[in-house]
Amino acid sequence: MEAQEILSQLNEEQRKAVEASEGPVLILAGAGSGKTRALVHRIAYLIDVLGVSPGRILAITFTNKAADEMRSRVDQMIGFGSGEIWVSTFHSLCVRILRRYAELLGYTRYFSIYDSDDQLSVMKSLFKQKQIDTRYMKEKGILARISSAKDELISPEKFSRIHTDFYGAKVADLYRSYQDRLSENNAMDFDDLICNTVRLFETHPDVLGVYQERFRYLMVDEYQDTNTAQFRLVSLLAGKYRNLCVVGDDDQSIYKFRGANIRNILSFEEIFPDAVVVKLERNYRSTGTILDAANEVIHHNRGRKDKRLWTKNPEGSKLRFRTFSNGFEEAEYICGEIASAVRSSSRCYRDCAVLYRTNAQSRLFEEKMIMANLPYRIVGGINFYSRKEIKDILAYLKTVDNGSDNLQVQRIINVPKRGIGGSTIQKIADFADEGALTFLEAAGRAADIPGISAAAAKKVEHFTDLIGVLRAKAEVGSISELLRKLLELTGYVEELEAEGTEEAQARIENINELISKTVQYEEEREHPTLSGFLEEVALIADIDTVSEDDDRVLLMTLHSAKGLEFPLVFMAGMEEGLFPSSMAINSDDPMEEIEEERRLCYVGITRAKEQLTLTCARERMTRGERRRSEVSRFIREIPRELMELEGEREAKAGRKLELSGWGVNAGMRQALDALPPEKPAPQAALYGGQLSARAGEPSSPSSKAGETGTVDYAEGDTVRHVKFGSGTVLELKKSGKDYLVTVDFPSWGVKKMIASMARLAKVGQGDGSW
DNA sequence: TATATAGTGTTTTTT
DNA sequence: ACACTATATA
Repeated sequence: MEAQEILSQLNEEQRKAVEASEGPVLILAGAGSGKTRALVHRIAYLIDVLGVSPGRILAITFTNKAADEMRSRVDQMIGFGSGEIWVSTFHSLCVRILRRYAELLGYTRYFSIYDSDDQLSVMKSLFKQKQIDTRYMKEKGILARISSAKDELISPEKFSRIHTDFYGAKVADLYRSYQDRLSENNAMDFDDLICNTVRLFETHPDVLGVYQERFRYLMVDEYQDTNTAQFRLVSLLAGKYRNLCVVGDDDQSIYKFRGANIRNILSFEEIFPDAVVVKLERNYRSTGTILDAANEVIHHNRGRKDKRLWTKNPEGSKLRFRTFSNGFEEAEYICGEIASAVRSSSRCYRDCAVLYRTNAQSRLFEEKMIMANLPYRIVGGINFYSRKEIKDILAYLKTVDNGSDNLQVQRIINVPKRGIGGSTIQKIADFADEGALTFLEAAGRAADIPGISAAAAKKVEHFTDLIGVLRAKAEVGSISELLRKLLELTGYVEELEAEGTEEAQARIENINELISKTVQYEEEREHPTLSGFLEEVALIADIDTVSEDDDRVLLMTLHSAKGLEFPLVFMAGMEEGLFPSSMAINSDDPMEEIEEERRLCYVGITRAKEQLTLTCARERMTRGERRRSEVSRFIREIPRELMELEGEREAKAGRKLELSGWGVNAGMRQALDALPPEKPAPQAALYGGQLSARAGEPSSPSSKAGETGTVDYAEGDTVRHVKFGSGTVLELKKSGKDYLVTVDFPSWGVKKMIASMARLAKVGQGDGSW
């Protein structure tokens, strides 16, 4: 592609960003300003115009999803060689480097990657070993301290030098022991991946040199969210040729809690005085109104780089703000709005996103989405890979791959139950410590361990034999074959089948899903390895698996929404104490933390392309108690004239206001009243969403409410619901064109639902005697 | 050793 | 509200 052709597709500022190919470049890219476009064109320009070999380019993104998108867009532009470009996240980049040079740091190439559950297990066992009273310190608290130390590249030794007080010394000691334990297990946690790569480069200049030569051109996206360790890594890599282009927006810095250092972006020009600075301030995403609101809110922050987004997009409709008496009604309203948007206009479910501050809020929405039969997907929260059954199976695979990983071996030695108890496990662990063996090696010699009965030793031997067989299988077979063998020999699935519960069935489906993931991995990789698969599993974020061609409403936290956009956005829970969180309000430095919350609010607002709805609940159940709260200060920071408040639209249309704000849910009733005849809704989730909420499957409506204004069941009948199973209809009440059905589900309690949305199937006639 | 039950304690955000 | 932990008991 010609230079002219590449540049002609860009605005003046974007063009500057593309043409400044050499030396340090800082691109301050406001929300929706086409920064990915600029980056993609920059890469195309480097390759096609300047003749840079694709393999010399490294682009670091925040998520795998962003990396995939960037790669495919470059592919579309230049049509070749994009596979050679390194586009990855910090973590996957580091793993790739570390696998090659792990030996230099005292690990093997099969090192495990520990997630937060694994970290917690290690810390718990250290607490036990050191007999630490959890009233004085908490495992998670210590892990947080260690994590922030690593973000700042502070080693255990340095930590103990800095913190000489009693508590600090205690943390330092735990930090040291924690690192030792991880080394023994040939394991690294997420933070280690970055730190160890920095350590590798700093202690092995020759290795650093290899990568400096290799990556002549570096680009870092979401630069405002890099921490000190990541900054150091980037500085080292760019140290020789200095072709470093960073893209970010200080207003979207929302990961301070994870060590993000906003100074990295604010002082880029001081560190690189010759930096070319480009500001992208034209927004291509949102309506004028949405942008005005965003600008006003963020303007309340101090100490930011001066900028103001503008757009040529139409003004669009006003923001909507609604309050409800509780979280249920809030969720009902949002579901109703989404249902009516999909039915009455040409919206798809995937045009809509519900954003909230905390994962806990997703529950309410999930329930209402199921009842309303809306296809949805919850991003984040309870991760697929953190489910018990998945963690168990993965622990087997990790044991096969890395026998030094004592944590995993101990997890599965008695799963499924083999009659090996805690005391036997402890004796093996002690024996391992004494003889400097791994736990698995010690288990292999169970018969020699004093205190272990012959019967117990026999059981342990069965386990170690099993691992041996699986190891042999791993040598010759594929990952999916290994997995099937594993399931066959352990009888894991059989045990679940024997349980016969719905829950066990869901677990089996999850395991099947895991099998397909291994198959999928093997198909898409040229050289699939067990380590590679396990690493992918560890580093894949939930958001990475969100697909564009999947027609569902997306539910996620504001943090997860960064980098995404939707025509219709709902921001729920706009309440003081929730957003901004009470943590921020009551912190030592409320000013600083509330500014971070405000940036989060800014991120949320700027996700919306056409319509933004903000909602709040006056009362909410949190941790088992009812709490009332005031409307969020962020609402008050949005100019009144940009918002349409409760009842205003109805007033204009000459409607009655009697329902506004109170009542069951005025919004939903309105939406329902305005609905055209129902169009068939896709099948809703079966087992709590994530995996099984499938859209687009042919629906088999068994009740035909709405269209005909009738339902084929009556009070007393038994009906079936997709999630709640069967229940008895207690009450059937006409409400407008629809019916309000009250059903008693034995295991879920009494639920009220809208007939046209709940799609209840009649399964039995009532005998009239209930 | 395995299971049932009472008691305990919950940082909001995540690679 | 909920999950996890320690304890008692079979």
